Amino acid sequence: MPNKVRSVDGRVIGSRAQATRRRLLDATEKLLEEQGVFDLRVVDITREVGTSAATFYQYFNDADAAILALAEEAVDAERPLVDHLHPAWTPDDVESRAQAFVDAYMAYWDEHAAVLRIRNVKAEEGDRNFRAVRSQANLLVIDGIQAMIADGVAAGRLPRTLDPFTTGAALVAMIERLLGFQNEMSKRGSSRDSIRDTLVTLLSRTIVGS
Amino acid sequence: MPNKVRSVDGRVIGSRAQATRRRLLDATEKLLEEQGVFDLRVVDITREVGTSAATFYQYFNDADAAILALAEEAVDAERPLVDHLHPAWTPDDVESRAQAFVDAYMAYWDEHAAVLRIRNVKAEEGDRNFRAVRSQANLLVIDGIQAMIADGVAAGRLPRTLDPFTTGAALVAMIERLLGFQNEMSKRGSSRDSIRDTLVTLLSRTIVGS
DNA sequence: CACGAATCTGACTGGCCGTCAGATTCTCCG
DNA sequence: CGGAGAATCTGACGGCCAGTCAGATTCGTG
Repeated sequence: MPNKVRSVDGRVIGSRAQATRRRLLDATEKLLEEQGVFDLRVVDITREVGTSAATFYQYFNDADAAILALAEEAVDAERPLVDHLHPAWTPDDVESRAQAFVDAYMAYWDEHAAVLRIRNVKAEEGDRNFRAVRSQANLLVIDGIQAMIADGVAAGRLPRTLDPFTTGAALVAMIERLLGFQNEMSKRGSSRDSIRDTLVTLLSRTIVGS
Repeated sequence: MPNKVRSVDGRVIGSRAQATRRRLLDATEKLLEEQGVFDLRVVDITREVGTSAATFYQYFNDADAAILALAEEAVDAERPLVDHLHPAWTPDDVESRAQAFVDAYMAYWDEHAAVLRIRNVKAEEGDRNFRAVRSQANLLVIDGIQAMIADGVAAGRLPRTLDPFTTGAALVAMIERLLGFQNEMSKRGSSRDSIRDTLVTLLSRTIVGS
């Protein structure tokens, strides 16, 4: 099912090599979490794994390529989130459904924050590959929300000025970005729960109309 | 009024030096816009200005320090935005007021996108200084919105589950992040105008209640 | 166990960072 | 106008990391 994993020179790689590649990816993610992108050194990654830099370059053209691979893996992890989204949300159960979705999203973000953050900057700075992965990931969720908004607009519950696609993007943007604010906000008395509740309320109100 | 500008060794600097420092900052911003953070080299900055790397290090400890200085300048540019925000928005004029605010915000973001983007990543990766500037900037706007929300909650127009501060943060997050999506979204038929209108609608509905 | 294929690595070149001692330019007094 | 001293700039260097390549090591298989 998955395209065979290949080394830089295009060769399909065996199991020993796969394991090495995997360890390099894991080390990359670990270092990204611990120190951020700006201090990421290929030498550090290989030191972590106990191998040489030359080995790294056998599997990735550069550090970016490894990060991109991680970002691609993160897309798969995002897929289950979409199951929460479908036009069947009703005024009666919005709150609980929205809550389930927000919780799942927060968990997903917690899990992959480091990689997702970098994916987003690289995308915004114009890197084609990172743009592609980001679009792919975001569209999964945006499309789900879009359908619900379109439904609400068609039913007259929501104003026509609410463009479904853009609104979907706006909500995703809000959730994504707000999670990045968490640490700073807690200093101002905005707990994680309050963030959760606020997101749920805003989402509910926007999707089913209030 | 402004703290005297100083060189790295703490000396207050004269006008020739000030001019040099300014040129270094301008070059830094230009390169950030053209190539992004990851390709920013101190050597390139100084080449751009036609001076030597050693000169750069007389005014900044490293490239980050220059970016931080730019981020601090951007805070001042954000200040006027706050004038748009005050509890006097009424159901009659929300739309137009929200629109004026969103337009101003979009213009501000267009102007400083490169620097703001980097400020945000560095803040999220835990850099104390960048966190401080970002908080400072965001709180300006968040506080403005917070007051309006609190007003709405007190008047019973808005549900109590809407925490004013967190909601303010959520709205700012949404606006900020969505602007970063612009390029990609346009491929899916979401024009700049549609983004503008959607933001205005969401903002209006959230702030005055619908 | 031997041999070809797969995988790994030592060693090297080139480039950028950050520093420091000394060169250059400015200021201002006599 | 001349020159001393302060302010500002820079050439040159050591150290570290990116990325490459030829050759060493390990694996799988008959």
